[in-house]
Amino acid sequence: MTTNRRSGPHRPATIPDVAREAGVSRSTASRALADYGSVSPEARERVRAAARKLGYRPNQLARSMITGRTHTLGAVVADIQNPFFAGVTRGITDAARAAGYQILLANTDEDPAAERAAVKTLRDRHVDGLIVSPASTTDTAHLTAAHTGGCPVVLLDRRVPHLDLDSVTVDNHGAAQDAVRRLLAVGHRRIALVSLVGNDATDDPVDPGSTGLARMAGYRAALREAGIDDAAAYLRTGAFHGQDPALLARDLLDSPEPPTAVFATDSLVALGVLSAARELNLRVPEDLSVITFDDTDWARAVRPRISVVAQPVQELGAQAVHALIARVQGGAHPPEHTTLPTEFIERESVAPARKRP
Amino acid sequence: MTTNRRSGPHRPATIPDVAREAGVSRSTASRALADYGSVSPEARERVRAAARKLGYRPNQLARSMITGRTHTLGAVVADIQNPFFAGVTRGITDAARAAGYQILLANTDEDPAAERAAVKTLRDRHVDGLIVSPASTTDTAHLTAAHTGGCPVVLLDRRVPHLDLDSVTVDNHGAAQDAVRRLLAVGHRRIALVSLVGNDATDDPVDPGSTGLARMAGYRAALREAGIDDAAAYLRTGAFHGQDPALLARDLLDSPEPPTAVFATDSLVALGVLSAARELNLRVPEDLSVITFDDTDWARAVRPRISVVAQPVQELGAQAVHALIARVQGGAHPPEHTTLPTEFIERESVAPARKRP
DNA sequence: GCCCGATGTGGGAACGTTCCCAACCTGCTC
DNA sequence: GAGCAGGTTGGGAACGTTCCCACATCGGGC
Repeated sequence: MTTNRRSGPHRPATIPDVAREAGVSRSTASRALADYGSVSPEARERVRAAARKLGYRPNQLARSMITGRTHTLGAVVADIQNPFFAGVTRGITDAARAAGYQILLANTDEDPAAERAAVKTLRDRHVDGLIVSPASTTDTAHLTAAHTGGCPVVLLDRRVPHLDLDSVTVDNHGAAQDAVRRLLAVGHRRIALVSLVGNDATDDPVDPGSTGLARMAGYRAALREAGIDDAAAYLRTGAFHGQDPALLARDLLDSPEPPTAVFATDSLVALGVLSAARELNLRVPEDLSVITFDDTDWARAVRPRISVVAQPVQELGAQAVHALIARVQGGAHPPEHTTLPTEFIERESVAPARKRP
Repeated sequence: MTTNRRSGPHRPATIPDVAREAGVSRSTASRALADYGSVSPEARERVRAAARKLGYRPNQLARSMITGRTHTLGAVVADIQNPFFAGVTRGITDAARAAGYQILLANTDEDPAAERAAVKTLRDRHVDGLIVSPASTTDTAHLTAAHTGGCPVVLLDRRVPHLDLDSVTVDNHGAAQDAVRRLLAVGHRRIALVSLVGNDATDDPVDPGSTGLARMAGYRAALREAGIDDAAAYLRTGAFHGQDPALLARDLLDSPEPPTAVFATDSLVALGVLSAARELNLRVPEDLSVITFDDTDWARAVRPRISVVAQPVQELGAQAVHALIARVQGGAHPPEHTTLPTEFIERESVAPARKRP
């Protein structure tokens, strides 16, 4: 087995090979295959036949060296194992493939240092653009550097203030407000919001990130509308990273004046709430109404089925891809901020509030 | 005034630039940076200083053209949204990054045609190797073609008979046998296995694939050991694709002589079983014991918490990466078949069998 | 008859790197 | 003092493609 691929029996055919076979020059063969410039019909046909015969596959590396385009996008997400990002990643790969792009995947685990490293490596690989769900709202110099350095960046799920990059997010404020309004509409007054900390692991342990902030703001807005001013009374965010949401929820539900309804900002938190409720022998929805963000598999299989704010996860990824490709191919238009609507899916986890015994 | 015609404001520095700055030739600069051949200490230091000053980043594309290595691996998985593959993908990216490789991700949705297309595209991108969870046990010509064509392939999670490729799988037979033994040990005799169809969307709608087959075999083996010969009585596999596991389970649990225990081959099936049980007012574990494959987030949050056969999902991905890199860098050793152990996690969803009223 | 544009064609350069090889110094031995 | 080994250096080629440009041919309009 020779390691030299020049003399190998199955050396992949190149343009010179095809040109020789077709009896034309490299230039003509290249034009015929890439379908540009002007080539006579006969020459084009001969080249195509030769390429077919030799099983010619263009070398994308060489092509990329000339054109400066790799048709590859980098996706830098926080955690693929999180169902939300799994769905987003699915949307990204599907949309990219449909548009003729491939995806280089990187996981940051919410670590800004890992994110910087990933962005660096992906840029070294000459990706045409980057989709990033930024781990930090402050440590973003590498993102602007990439963007101004010719590698467009689209922000996914999370917005960074004062950063002039395209972004694709969900209407977190509106979705939270709507969900809390529904709880208010059936008579709840003591409504809790339970959340883990946000998307920032290092800078500030309690920084809720743009997503968490927007959801809290929507929650507060709905309460204010209803004349409830003390919005902080039932607001619980994980004080430190890795905190067990079940403990957080237990603490809340076991208080002297417990909430009659809980709004969970993600599915993991919701599991904690349900777990705590069972432990305290609280029935859902009779004793406790529950709404959560994210329509996971178990939310529609558990009894009672959980009412949720469904995010268009795949669409989120797809829109990010489209925005990025537009930026890659096209021009310098002002940054666009796309906000996708959420959908409230009503199930059986919400009941009218009732007097406590 | 630069001599280069493309004097953009931020043209990335190249080796000639560094060499000029350091007052040496391209060759010396290249040797100093790549740390091979022989370079005088002074020259090496001058080159390094120049590279630092100019912010030199080697062009991986050009490097790959020469070396024939891209330090990129292709991962072709069935469905990233499936928690199992999400975990596997996580393991793959982590292990790859640690070894200095990047991951090009492709989703097949269990479609052999999509898998063929993905393999073709990734090979065109000159990945150094491929990790594939094959959608079909018969349509595998593209995999052997890739392997013999110099692009090593490692099979993930699923084995293909008579295919001499490295594989990394889980001990499905042993895991299933162990789980069923545990049910037998506490007195159950009417034990059901509920499964969706396997990993093949086109060839044969009821082909359970290697994974499913092994699990069924383990189930049968355990029953035989216990002297139960009619192993088919409580074996339920989804007859066609997309079948609702809850319906399948309902059908089973509502029969005249229903099982007292159910073994679900994946977490989605388990949700269906739990859903059906609630619908029929069967309590878990008093009326029905449940064990499932895959330790998902909800399995440890739901009440009762579900006993599971946990697969080492991340380890599975990591091992595949290591096997592939060994194949890429090293030599032609005979194909290795790695089988990883599973772990039974005992929770509260299994109770001793009792007489039916 | 001559210019001109349109059309087809081929040669050369370029992209940025690695690798091979010849040439050059040293300093040492015989 | 010639030869030789070992370290150091630079020039050239190569990887496979695209792109620029020069050239050749041909018909038509003046």
